Amino acid sequence: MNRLLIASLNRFGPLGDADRDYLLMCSQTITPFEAGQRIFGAGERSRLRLLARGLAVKQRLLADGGRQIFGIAVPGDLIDLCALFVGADHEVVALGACEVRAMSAREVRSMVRDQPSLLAVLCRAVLTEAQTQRHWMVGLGRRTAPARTANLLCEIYWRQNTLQLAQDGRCAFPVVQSDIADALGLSLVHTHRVLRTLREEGLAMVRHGVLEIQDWDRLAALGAFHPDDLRPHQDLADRLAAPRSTRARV
Amino acid sequence: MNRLLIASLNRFGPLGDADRDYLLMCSQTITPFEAGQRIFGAGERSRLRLLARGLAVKQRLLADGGRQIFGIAVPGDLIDLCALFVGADHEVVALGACEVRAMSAREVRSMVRDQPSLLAVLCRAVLTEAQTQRHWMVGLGRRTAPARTANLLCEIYWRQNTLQLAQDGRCAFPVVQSDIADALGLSLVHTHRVLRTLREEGLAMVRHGVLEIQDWDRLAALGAFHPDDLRPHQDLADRLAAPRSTRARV
DNA sequence: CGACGCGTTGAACATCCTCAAGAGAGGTGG
DNA sequence: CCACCTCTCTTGAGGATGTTCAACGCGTCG
Repeated sequence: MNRLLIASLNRFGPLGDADRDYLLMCSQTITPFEAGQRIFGAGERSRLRLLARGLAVKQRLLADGGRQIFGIAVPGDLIDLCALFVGADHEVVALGACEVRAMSAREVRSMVRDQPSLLAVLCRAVLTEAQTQRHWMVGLGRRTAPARTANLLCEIYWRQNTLQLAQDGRCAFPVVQSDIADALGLSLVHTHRVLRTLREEGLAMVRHGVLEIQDWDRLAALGAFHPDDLRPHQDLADRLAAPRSTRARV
Repeated sequence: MNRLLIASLNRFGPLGDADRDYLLMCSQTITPFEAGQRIFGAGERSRLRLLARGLAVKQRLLADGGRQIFGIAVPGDLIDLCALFVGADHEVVALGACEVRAMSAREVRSMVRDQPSLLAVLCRAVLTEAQTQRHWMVGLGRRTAPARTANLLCEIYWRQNTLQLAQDGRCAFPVVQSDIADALGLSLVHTHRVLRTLREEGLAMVRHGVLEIQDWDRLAALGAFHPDDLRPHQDLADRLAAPRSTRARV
């Protein structure tokens, strides 16, 4: 069942029939991971791993014992694009229980070499990842802790809501507070205090691995959240053809 | 003279003769820019702009009047890769006097569509850019102001030194202090104080658009600078075939 | 039971920001 | 030539923001 991969790639630009046929012929292994397990490590080569279920973090461990999280993957995300041509420069770890589908490294190499239109789609996916990273850089560099936190919660909710993975203002977010801290560049204690404030103010809460949005409008305003910042890298024509609402239903 | 473009792309993986021939047939316009001029703005399409001379910043202006700088381009860098398939999400501004060489947007589209091996090289370039951004994210999220500053100065010097653009511990760095502040996510005043400290400690100084490194070892230690973090995205085989020293000569 | 992970809180402190103001260099116009 | 800008660098003072250290409660698990 490579249909999920096809649907995922299709977000970055419509695939042709030949591309779909090619993808359907590729192998697909399905691997489950438990919370905290490493899905792949630095240095590994791409197998076009697709997160089919669950959430995962892209992160790097630092020499001083610290950690920086570069992004959070939701179902449908390709998580090892950074390893397309060379070994990955960071690792990906499962947040909750995950399912990852992957092809073989050999097949990826063949695809990249022989299927230009698929290579172009992968290139768009990489560009999208780079764009999302720039979005995070703005948060790390230029926003206060409450704004950063609110923005992250909005991003998590928004992306899962797009995939019909949110209901009644709730979605999965199986993290501990130190995960949020390492994503936002904050200390654990301060992250806790910011989260408590958001909870007390009735904006949102994270508990038992569930994110619950209580006041989307105020949360999005606090975090200066604009969903356009993380839309896939599509042609302008595609965007105009498929307009979307700018506000999540909570 | 597309040789500079050929040399630039060649860093990401050896080009074949056909690729070189193709690039030599592409048009090449040469445009000078003065300090502060915008080289291209958000929304523009890629023309495979190559910074041939001078330095430039990739940046985004924020709604609150702030600014975040995502990276600094040195000669040989492709500066509009983010606009390969869709409009750019940020702008690039000349720091000092610059020279930019570019082909036409039409030619870029043709190249991306019809020259798979060149597309692969561009994809590697995009991956390199994403990797550098992650490196900056670590700085923004997990390093103190002095470490961030020292790391930036090391990066600027190292990259120009690689290109033989540094001499006697000096290289061009035509910025004002607020540029450094917006790159590091610091306030102008605090940036000034950090720079003063680095100067007083005899590590490095920035004056009149020139960066002067006085004690590379201590500066690199303070900034936890590792040149591997910003090496182009090459195959492991290439790396092993061309080992390099890990320390700049100052 | 004890160990461990996680959330929680308080207190003291370091870092960094904002505001305000002045110095110096360079440009422009009278 | 001087007055008057503007831009940048510079410094001080006060305060907001975020960190570190230390501790405790709670639930889970061996």
